[in-house]
Amino acid sequence: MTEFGLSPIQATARDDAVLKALAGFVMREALGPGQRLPTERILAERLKVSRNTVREALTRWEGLGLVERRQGSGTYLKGVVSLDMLHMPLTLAGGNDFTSLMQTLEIRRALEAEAAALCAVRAGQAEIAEIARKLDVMEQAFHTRAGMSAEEDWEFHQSIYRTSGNPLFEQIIAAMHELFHRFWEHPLGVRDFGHASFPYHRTIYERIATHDPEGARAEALKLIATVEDDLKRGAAKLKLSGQK
Amino acid sequence: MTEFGLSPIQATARDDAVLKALAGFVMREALGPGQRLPTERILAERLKVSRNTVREALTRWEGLGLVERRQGSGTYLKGVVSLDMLHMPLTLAGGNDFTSLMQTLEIRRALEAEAAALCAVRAGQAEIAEIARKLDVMEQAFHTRAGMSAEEDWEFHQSIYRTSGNPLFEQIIAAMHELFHRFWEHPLGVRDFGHASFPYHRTIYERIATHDPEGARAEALKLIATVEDDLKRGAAKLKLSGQK
DNA sequence: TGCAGAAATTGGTTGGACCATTGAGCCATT
DNA sequence: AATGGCTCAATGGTCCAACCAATTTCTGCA
Repeated sequence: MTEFGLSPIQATARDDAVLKALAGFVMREALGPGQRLPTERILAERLKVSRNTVREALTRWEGLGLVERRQGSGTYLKGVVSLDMLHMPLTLAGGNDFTSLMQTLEIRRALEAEAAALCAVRAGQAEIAEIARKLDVMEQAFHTRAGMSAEEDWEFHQSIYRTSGNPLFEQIIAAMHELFHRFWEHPLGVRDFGHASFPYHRTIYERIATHDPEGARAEALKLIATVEDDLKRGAAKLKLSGQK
Repeated sequence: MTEFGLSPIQATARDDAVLKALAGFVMREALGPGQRLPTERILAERLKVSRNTVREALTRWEGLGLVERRQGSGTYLKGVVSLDMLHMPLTLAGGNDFTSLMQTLEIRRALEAEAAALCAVRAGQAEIAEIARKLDVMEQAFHTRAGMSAEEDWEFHQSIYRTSGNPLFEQIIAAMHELFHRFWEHPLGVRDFGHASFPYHRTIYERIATHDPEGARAEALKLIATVEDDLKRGAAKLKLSGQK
């Protein structure tokens, strides 16, 4: 085991200090996602702090999604950590009814359109190629698996958010996605949910590839509209069949 | 001390289970913000779990801002807790620079416009009157205190988000607001920050009052644009003056 | 009655122990 | 030599018992 560049910390505000020290360590060693941190026991020893304190600190990071712990293996970085990073916990009340689902879509409508527009402005050659790749994979999956391409669909969208240059889009829309899918198996019994949105993926891509922000925005809005329609249709069907 | 309605939990996934049990307890007892939770020792005893495990669970909640611990006093609820809540830590990398501020504004631009449009559609007489009241208070404060009306300004906007009929708008934009202001005392040294946005508050209100969603959206976009301009001007000034 | 000091309460930290999972190395069988 | 199973050390997860530090509550004296 190598010598870790860690020195003891002083009293009070232990776990916070532990995080600062750790963040500094991660930066100095230029550790990135996937790499392993020193073990809890080593951290405790080097920082002259009890292992419990180290654990509380790491628990915080785990809660922020910065770190992943694997019993028997170690603690691994999941994201980029830096001292001046800002964390803002967002708590959303989620219901599982039709109204809540529509509400997540209203947020997505706003963000998706903006992200697509920004993406069209900012995408370089490499980014456009990446989006095209994701689109191909999705269309492939859609055709071979008769429309079951939720996973690939989502990855396509994510590549757009990422290319928008603003990480908040991906984070917030991911939260909406999570809220939406938490109650969604075959949403409201509509089997071919999402089919109608399929063609718009390519049109969005085309507008982005030609750096047409308003066009991309318009296509994104159409896509969300089809999902909203599906949802409404499902709700109406449910109402007819007498289910709650 | 009263009998808490808590029963022991079973093995593995302890701290997660603790949080679930606690969330259930909070809901059953209808505890709200400001109220005190059982002490760690009592929780540990009732849940048949070590105090360390309870602490790790509470550390998670603390990280999410759901709970506040006060040494010697107790652990208090800071927000509303419910079982089906989604907790999403937003991470803004890069720190206190111009880019981060602009990123929060990009989100606000998307959401603010949509919220204003929805508000124009859905606002009833009572809601419109409430927004008018907030607008009056803000304008009053603006004139008497020479532009220092941040608080009243924010309340005006909040009344719009609320009237949009979708609570997610208020929650997410509040998070952006918080992120924005964490960097911001007199943002980038621009003293009259926000002055330019003043007239658009009234124009937004007018579009809402006349149920003109696209007009409201357009005015909201103009408002955000002035803030972005202020920010850019501040950044340019800073660059000139040689500060980092 | 009022207030200062003592005592109890409560979160924060420590150290040490043991459990459960993982992963690497070792060995026997094939 | 390759494969499969075994052992064992490393690592995170949990537990316990004690003590520290801040806060609150109680007590008793003035």
